Order: sequence, then C-alpha cells, then structure tokens
Amino acid sequence: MARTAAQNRFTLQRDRMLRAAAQCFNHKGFRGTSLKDVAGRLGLTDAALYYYVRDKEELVYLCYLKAAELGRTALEATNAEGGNAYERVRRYLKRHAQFMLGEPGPVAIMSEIPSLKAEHREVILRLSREHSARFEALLRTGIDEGSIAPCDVRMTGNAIMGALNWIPKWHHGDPAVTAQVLTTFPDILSRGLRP
Amino acid sequence: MARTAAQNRFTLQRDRMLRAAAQCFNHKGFRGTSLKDVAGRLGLTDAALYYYVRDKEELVYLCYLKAAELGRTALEATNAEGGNAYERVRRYLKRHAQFMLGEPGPVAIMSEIPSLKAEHREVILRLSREHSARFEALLRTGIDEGSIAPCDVRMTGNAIMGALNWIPKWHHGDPAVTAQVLTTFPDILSRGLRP
DNA sequence: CATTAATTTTAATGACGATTAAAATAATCG
DNA sequence: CGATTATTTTAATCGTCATTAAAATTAATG
Repeated sequence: MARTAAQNRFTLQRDRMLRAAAQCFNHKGFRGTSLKDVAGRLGLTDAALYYYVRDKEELVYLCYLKAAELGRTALEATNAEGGNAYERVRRYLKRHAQFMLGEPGPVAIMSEIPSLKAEHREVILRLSREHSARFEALLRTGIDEGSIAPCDVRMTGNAIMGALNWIPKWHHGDPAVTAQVLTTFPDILSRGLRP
Repeated sequence: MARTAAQNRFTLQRDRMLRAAAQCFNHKGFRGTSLKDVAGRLGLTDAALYYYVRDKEELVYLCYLKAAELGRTALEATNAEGGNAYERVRRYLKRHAQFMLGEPGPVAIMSEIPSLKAEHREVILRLSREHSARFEALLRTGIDEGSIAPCDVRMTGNAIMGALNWIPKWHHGDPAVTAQVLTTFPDILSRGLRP
C-alpha cells in the first residue's frame, strides 16, 4: 500500500512535469527551454527535476512517448467504436485535437526527434511510423469501402498530421479558440476526403 | 560599379548563408543549431558569419524575412495571373510548396518566432498576419463567387499553412518525394475547399 | 607591383545552462 | 515521538557556444 501510494505520487508529479515540459517545448523548442523554465512552472528548482528524470533528453523522450501512447489509444478507441472509415477518421481527428490542446495534455509535438539519443529516437520513430501506418490503413479501408475518395494515403496522412501538429504554433490557450478548433478542425480536415 | 559588384557578392554570399541556416534551423531548431553547423555547410568558420550578420538572432530574423517576402510575392504573383479564387489558391499552394522545398529556398519555417528579439518579432508577426489576412481574403472571395465552399476562413487558413509548414519535418530531400509533394499537395489541400 | 579594402581565421572571453553531490527539509511509518 | 525514506534545495562544476578583437589572408584597384 505504502509503496503503491508513493509510486502514485511519483508518477503523478512526473506527469505534471511532462505537461509543463510539453508546454515549454511547444513554445520555445527543446534547446530553447531551460530546465529552470520547466521547474519554474511547477514552483520547483531546476535540480529537483533530476529526481524524476535522468536528464533533459529523457524529459523530451518521455513527453514524446506519452504523445505516442495517447495517439495510439485515440486511434484504437475510435476504431473500436465502429462506423465507416470516414466517420472513424472524423472522430479520431477530434480526439487527437482534444488531447493536443487540453486534458490529458497538452501534449508535446514531436518536432525535435533529431535531438533524441539514438536508442530513444529509434523507439519514437518506430511508434510514429506505426501510427502513421495505422492511420493510412484506415484511409485505405475507407477508399476500398467507398467512404473516402481515392488519394495518396501517405501524403494525405502527412498533410493532416501537419495541420494538427501545427496547432500549438498559433493557438495560445484562448478557451474560445480551443472550442472553435475542436468543432471546426475535424470538419476542415476530413472534408477533402469525401468521395 | 565596383561597389555594386561588391554589394552583389556580399548579398549573394549572405543568401547562401540564409539557405544553409534555413536547412539547419528546420532540422534542429534555432537553439539546436550552432553557428559552426551553419558555417560548416559553407566551408567557413563560425566567426566568419559575423561578417554578414550582427548576431545569431539576426540570422533567423533574415531567414524569416526572406520567407515572408517569398510568401507574399508568391501570393501576389498568383493573384495577378487571374482565374477564380479556387484556381488561384491551387496555384499559390504549388508555388508555396515549391520554394519551401527547392529554389530559391529551402526557406526557414517560422516556428521559433518567440526567439526573436522584440522589434524583430513585431515585424515578422505583422508580415505573417498580413499574409494570413490576404490568404483569408482570397478564400472569402472564393466563397462569395461560389468557387469555394463556405468555411471558417481563419481555421481553414491555419490548417493549410500548418500542413505546408510541417513538410520539412518529414521531407528529407529525396527528389522523388519532392516531385510527389509538388503534384499531390495542392490537390490534397484544395480538395476540401470545393463547394 | 604596391596599396587598400574585403574576407576569413585564430585565439581569447564570458555567459548560460545542464548536471552533480552534499545538505536540508518534509513526509511517512513504527 | 524517533527513525527512516522521500523530496527539494544550495552550491559547486563543467562544457558548449555565442561573441569579439586582432591577425592573417585574399581580392581588388590604381
């Protein structure tokens, strides 16, 4: 029990860290944010972060790992809910935009994969490619079943992911805009897929 | 004459610098690239860059300035060629993708505006907003004339720009892919605009 | 060729920021 | 409460990197 509680507190604190770090990274980039920046957001000293994480690189790595996991479960959950591929894409886009902006995010955009150390980079790249592949498979399903117009699924996936990943660059937390994004983005991004 | 030639050489060299810097920045970010990285690409020493630029910050600033100018002229040229708004959007997207990837680029993605010093940031933000406004105006024209489906022009513009700006994250110079991007991206991004 | 200007390099300097170890504080548990 | 564990801070250290000044080299010009 005691150990479980401690474990819990530890991972909860660490997750707070990851959220704070994600915000900083999305705003100023990996090298552009100092550990002091991240710690400051939590009312801590920079050195305190080392209790939760081996080094700065591991911090990004964990952020990206979390992002990958959220992305994966979002797509899986959406697929599990059924519906044709077009509808599933739409629901997925909404979910993705949601955790990109709010809870349990904000999530770190994987824009600095080259900064990861080799082993970590491979893990993230693999997860990233797997996710892309699953999304492209969904598009292909839609094309086969006729709910989505024929297209270059690779490029289409890249375009959609780009639009999503860019959101933090212009979205600065205004709740009204957040709502706006969540309602309009799935529409905008899926409209081009209709046959 | 002499002065003009010198001017020429100077600005040509500086433009080479900007291209080299843009590649580095797009790859590793502003703080992630050292001046040595940029200089190395040109066969120079880091200190040599200071002959062309006051400091590192000015280097990004000039990169962004060039990107803004190219974006503006691309849109203006496209508008000047006429056609309905939908067609103009398509042509603009192709032009944009073109200088994003090749000549006279590659161009730096404006992903680190917060790193600019206040005065420079204001200039870039103004140019950026002006460009967005012009693009949104083009969309609105299309909606009015019926060549583009009604939509939230702000969000649609953000989505399209995001997709374009994200290209360097997954495009690593393969010429085959470059061609692929230039032919498919305008299609993909404009398809959702049809009424 | 000699001189002046343009360009680049070498060799410091200095700051910032990641990292670490030891000390201090807070929490938990018996 | 006292002891043990968990968490955070303080106070170094260490490297990297931007920046600068002076020297060296190259190009241009008369």
